[in-house]
Amino acid sequence: MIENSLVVLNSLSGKKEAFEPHNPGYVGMYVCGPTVYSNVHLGNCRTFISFDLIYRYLKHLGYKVRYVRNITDAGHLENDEDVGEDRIAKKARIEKIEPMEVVQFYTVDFHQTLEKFNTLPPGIEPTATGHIIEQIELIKEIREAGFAYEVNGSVYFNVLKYNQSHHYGKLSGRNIEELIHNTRTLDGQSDKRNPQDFALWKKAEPQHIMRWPSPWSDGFPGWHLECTAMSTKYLGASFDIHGGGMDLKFPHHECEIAQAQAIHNHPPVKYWLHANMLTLNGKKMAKSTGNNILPMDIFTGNNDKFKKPYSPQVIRFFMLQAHYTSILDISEDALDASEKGYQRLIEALGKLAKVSPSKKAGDFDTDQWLKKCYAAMDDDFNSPLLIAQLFEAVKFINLVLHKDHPIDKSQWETLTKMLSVFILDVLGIAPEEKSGDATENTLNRTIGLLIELRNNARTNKDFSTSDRIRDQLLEFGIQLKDGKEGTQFTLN
RNA sequence: GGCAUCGUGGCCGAGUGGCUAGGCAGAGCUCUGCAAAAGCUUGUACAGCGGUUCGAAUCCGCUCGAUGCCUCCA
Repeated sequence: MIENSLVVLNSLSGKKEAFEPHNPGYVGMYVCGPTVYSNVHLGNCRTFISFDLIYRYLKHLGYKVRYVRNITDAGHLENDEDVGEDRIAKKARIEKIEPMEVVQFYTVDFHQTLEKFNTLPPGIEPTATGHIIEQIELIKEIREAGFAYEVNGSVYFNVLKYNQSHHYGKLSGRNIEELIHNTRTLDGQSDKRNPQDFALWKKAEPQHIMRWPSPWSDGFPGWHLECTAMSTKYLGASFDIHGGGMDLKFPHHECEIAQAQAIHNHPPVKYWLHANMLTLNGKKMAKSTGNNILPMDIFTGNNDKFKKPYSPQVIRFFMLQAHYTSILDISEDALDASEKGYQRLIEALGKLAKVSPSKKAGDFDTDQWLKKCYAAMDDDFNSPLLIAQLFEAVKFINLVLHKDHPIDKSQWETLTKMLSVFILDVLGIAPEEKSGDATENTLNRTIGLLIELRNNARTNKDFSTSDRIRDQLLEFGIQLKDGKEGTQFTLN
């Protein structure tokens, strides 16, 4: 049994609730993963970084966490359930490649990007196409329960019927009358009995490549179904945490609840957690308006939004400086501030190692500090509050180092251990690894400066200085070569 | 238009009835050959208008604005 006072904001109730998993010591967590039809975008990354923080903290508390995050590689339609094209199939058509090539390409991109952000991989990362059989079985069960109907080889979930015995909309705070009132009429002829109904299985049009056999038709599963199929398979009919972006609340998560409830007659999830949106320069990110940026383009600086590149660690730190349930706006000023703060924090880690403890205790209550750190994270994973606490420790370390404030062994040991635990393990912020390019660039500029100083010395006939620069550099393995084009150097 | 969430000082961002959040930027000082780093001091903010209360950034109402969903998006 794990002792803690963790509370989480449950979207289902809109309130903070004490976190008590079904099985003491064990947590089942499902997070909606990406649809791999294009490069993962930055807002998407924020969601996964948020749940990475949650995953890391639960593990830190000692829970054995089974973390499942899916890859949507089929069934996610572009527009309305009935008339839209499958996103992956569309991309494949445009690029003139196989759908599974699209899937493979963007799955790799997704993994590479998240790895740069230092997110831990989930324990299980299932794909929709790998669970067609499970989804077909699920549809059968929903039909047997009487909540689905078949029309022309497609199967739809009967929302109106479901709503007679359950509340469709309880997660997103809607009611069916509102939904009916606000649903726009479909232009195309639909097989649905009601516009609110959603597809469980869609019959494939002749040109549709992504298709599987089923009792109803050659076709493909509905988007909402895959999450129910995979979460049920790996976490059971009743699990602890379901996460995703705020925008998935409706209809996606609402439909998941309906599907599972229809079969099992109990809610599938105890705690629904939703990560909030990321905006860019105060506006929502959208490819259509150009107010959009790819993670890789931030890392390289190859973009028209920011003047300079920012590292994945700085972006991660920036995101963790806001609470995951708040809207966060990314801008150059904000990133510059985070970059400096990040450096101050990381440098403190290294500084502490150089400090030697004295017998006298310094004016810093480590026990109290530790309590505040845990209190911050226990309050719905309040990483900005934790970071504020970490800076209190940074301030103390700087006082010890520069102002000769005392620090005793116990303080030193607690800070050394726990700072590293919170920064590296819980927040998942890694010290910057300098890329080869950056190192080389720095070296070039440094030697360039020495060459300039040497040439100045030669002009002033200060040959003892110029020779010293040349000979010392040679000793370090750097040979200067004077030529018509100026001075070049080689590294031996 | 409907529903939801939110609106905090120059920028970012915690805080939910009375008590310093924190980071970045700015100003002054200490240290320093100069600078950097570090430390100290400094800002008295809570969209607007009403209301509840002894007391509100924090609760209630309205207005305005932002974002999300309702129609593809985490």
